[in-house]
Amino acid sequence: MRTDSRLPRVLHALLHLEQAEEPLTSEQIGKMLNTNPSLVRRTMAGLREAGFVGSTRGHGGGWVLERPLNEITLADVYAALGSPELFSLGRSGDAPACLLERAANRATSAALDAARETFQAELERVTVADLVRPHAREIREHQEKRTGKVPEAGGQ
Amino acid sequence: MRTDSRLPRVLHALLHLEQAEEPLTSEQIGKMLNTNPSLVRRTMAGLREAGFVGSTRGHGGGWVLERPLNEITLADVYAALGSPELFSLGRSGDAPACLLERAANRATSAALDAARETFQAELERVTVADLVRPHAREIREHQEKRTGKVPEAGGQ
DNA sequence: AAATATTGTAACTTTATAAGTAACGAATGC
DNA sequence: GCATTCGTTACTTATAAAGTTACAATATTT
Repeated sequence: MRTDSRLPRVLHALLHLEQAEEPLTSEQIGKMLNTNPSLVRRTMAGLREAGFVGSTRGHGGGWVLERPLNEITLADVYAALGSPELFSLGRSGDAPACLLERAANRATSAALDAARETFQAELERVTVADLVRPHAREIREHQEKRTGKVPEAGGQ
Repeated sequence: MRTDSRLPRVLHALLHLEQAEEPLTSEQIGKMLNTNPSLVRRTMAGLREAGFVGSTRGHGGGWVLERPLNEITLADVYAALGSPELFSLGRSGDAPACLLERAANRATSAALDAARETFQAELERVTVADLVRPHAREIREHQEKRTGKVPEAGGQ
């Protein structure tokens, strides 16, 4: 299939929404993402259900941010998209009878699971707001290291 | 596309090859992997080029191991397959003009790169022989921790 | 030498899934 | 009423691995 580019795309869209004064239509967002309005509506639907954005119909309608970007982690966005399959690699079968096949699957899964955890942890460490404030992440992590806790969202 | 199952499949095949007294034909391996001989030949070709297995034609021919499994890491096998694409996720474009899109891509790539490193490290830590000797890996790692170095392959 | 077994390789079809596209009803604002 | 915009469904396209078919090349057996 085509490479799944939904995550970077909606991140891109969120960053534009933050800068917008008025609702952006699917048409406008589609131009920013080099795609068409229908796909934008489909892809943004999950973010709406998660409460990160809102949409209104009719004249003057479109998409708006419902929550500040520093309250939304990349992990939140990924989850809102339905946590799409990360890997193009997989095991050979679900519950094979052959012990050797099971051993091969186990090893493959172990490596993939470890990679998935790293991916997830990386997504959790970063808010969408961090993407356009390159120094903000380091500052926040330094804070966490000192206090030993994750600061409340919204504080900056 | 279909999920890429080449890695677990060739691992499975290698484990069977180790147990075999005589060359295994693509036909036989195909039955073990629930696939057909032609696909086996195609998939094993990389392992042959890497010198991990050998193949001979004609009556009595087939596939044999050329190196002991404790000298072959999962990373070696993955590389011999041509290091197939790990992720079904990707960025939205290669070098977009929009700064926000670049930021979105950068963040996506960072998480993927971190995950890929974890995956690669995990593959490097494990030899194919480890798959069927569940305790061997822990023993070897303990050894590495004590001596601070990776033991020569072949020593067990 | 002929028959048989087996790999090597090329060409083609199938499958799965996101992207892309088109269409239209529903809701909203002018 | 009319134009705008989303919500949703249905359909087509693109991509890459799996799966399949076919056959030349090579090796063994008789």
